[in-house]
Amino acid sequence: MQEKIIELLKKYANLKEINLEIPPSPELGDFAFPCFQLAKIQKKDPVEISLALSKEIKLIKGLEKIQALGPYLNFFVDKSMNAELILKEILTKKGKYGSRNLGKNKPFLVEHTSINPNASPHLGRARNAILGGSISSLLKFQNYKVQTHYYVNDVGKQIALLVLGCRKNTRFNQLLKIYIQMNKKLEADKNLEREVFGLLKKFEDGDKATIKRFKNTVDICIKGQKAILKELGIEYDLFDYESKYLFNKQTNNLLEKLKSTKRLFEDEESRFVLDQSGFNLAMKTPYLVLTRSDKTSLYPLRDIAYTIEKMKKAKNNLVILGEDQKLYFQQLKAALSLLNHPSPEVLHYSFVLLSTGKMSTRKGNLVLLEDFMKKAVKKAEKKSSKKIAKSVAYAAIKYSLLRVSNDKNVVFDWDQALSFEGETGPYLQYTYARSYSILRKSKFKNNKINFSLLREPAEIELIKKLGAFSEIIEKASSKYQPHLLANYLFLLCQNFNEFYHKYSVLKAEKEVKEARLILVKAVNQVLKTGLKLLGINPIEKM
RNA sequence: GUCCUCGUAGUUCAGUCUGGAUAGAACACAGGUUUGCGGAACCUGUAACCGGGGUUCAAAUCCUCGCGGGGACGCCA
Repeated sequence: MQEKIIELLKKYANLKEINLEIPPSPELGDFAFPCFQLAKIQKKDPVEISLALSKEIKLIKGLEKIQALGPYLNFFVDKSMNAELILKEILTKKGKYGSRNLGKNKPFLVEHTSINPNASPHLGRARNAILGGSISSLLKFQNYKVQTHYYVNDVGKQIALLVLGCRKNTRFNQLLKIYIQMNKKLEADKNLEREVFGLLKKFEDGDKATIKRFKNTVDICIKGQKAILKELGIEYDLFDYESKYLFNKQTNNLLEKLKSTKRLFEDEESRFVLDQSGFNLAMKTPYLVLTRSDKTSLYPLRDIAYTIEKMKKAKNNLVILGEDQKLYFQQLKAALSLLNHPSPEVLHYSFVLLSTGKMSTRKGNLVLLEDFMKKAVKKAEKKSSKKIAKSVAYAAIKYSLLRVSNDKNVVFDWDQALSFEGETGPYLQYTYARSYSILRKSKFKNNKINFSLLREPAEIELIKKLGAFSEIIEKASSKYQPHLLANYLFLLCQNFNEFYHKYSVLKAEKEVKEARLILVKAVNQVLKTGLKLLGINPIEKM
């Protein structure tokens, strides 16, 4: 209908671009056209223009009324036709309703999470994984062939340090403590630093025993991280190991290629450095250091090699990184462009802050994802069965991180995060369960539905909301912003609960009951699809 | 110091990209919903655009200067 109105306006108003708005309240109609632009062009009062247009434009099928109100031209659509169109579409497309097939089966590579293999993930990292999980689902829903990658940083000083602190039988839950201890020691003891680099050099030179030690530690860590994230329903198609690019000599090849850009030079301390001036990088000197003095590689060099390979796998390529990587990513991009390679798209997210201040591993001021999960499950178990408790708890966790726009800090507060009331994941699940419960108690027959019986304001609002689903999904998936979907679903639930309290479905008069059942079914379907896209389990009883 | 980013009720967030009609919620607070399809719900109320300047018929939204939070700025990754 929206498209039809735009066509109509283009004809009458003689404009190429029509900016159709949705009025602030339903009494003002379903769509509105502000006449200010026209007023400027025609040099007339916008109020007059809107009045003139309201008389001039002839109604088309599906359009009930056109009304001028001040400088706005308001369009009222035929409610029952609208209801029929939207509800029928939902019930025929079912789980596919909302997808606009943006992907057309093209490949899409999403790299996310990529936590350093040094300890159990804290909430900041969880934000990456949860965002990544939802975005991947959204892209799949749009028919992209999505492949998720996890980049394992199994090379470098921090890993070497951890390896030194680990034994063969070290367990995953000891890693954090070890990591913190080793970092403290490092500050005090200069000899340890030498030892760390010595170990790293042995690793890079391919010493078999050392490689085995590294692998042992990294495996413990990745296994642990994987398990936690899997528990949350987040899984990966591929784990890419950074060390691969070291051992297959790609870093060496890369250095050779970079030499041809004439921007690679050896500095006074005999490190290889890439001159990136001209890329408008906000740093004192726009250099990217690629190796240490002993010519062992640094992270950026390996990352360039990895990214080049990654880009070959799919044209559509996204990486999710913390905001601390903003400048670094620009540097990576610059390096790639010097080599005439494309770069992935990037989504940066801001960090999770604690109400007591910043998260700091060393100060112990941090919340581990697994602790959060345990506490949430414990709380949920008080109200529901064990099986459901997990779903509810994880819904709360995911929603609390997904509801906030990615460029804002999430402020974490235990009370708020463990709340299952109000704007929370469990509220969404509860609403879904409620709608399901109505459907369970009724039988569907293939009767002819009289859609004009859905005429209460709450019903009309609900239908309108359902009709907006595809647009929300398109925005959320193309801008990589699941919070749009999260907020939408909450509003949809509010609408539904309002309807639920005001009107009875099962006890309504036969024809009304049938029409309302269709509405409930449609809400149930959209909620189910939407919740899954957020990575939240729709549960039928709770 | 330089650059990026955010600033909306007591608190936590939508809305900012693409400027339009009375800025929308949640939590907290105060009050209410007895025989109804699930009260993890619903209804009513109090309460907000960080400050100055600018652009515009119109600014929470765009520009600019402050102030405040977060992030970054050469052998960490």
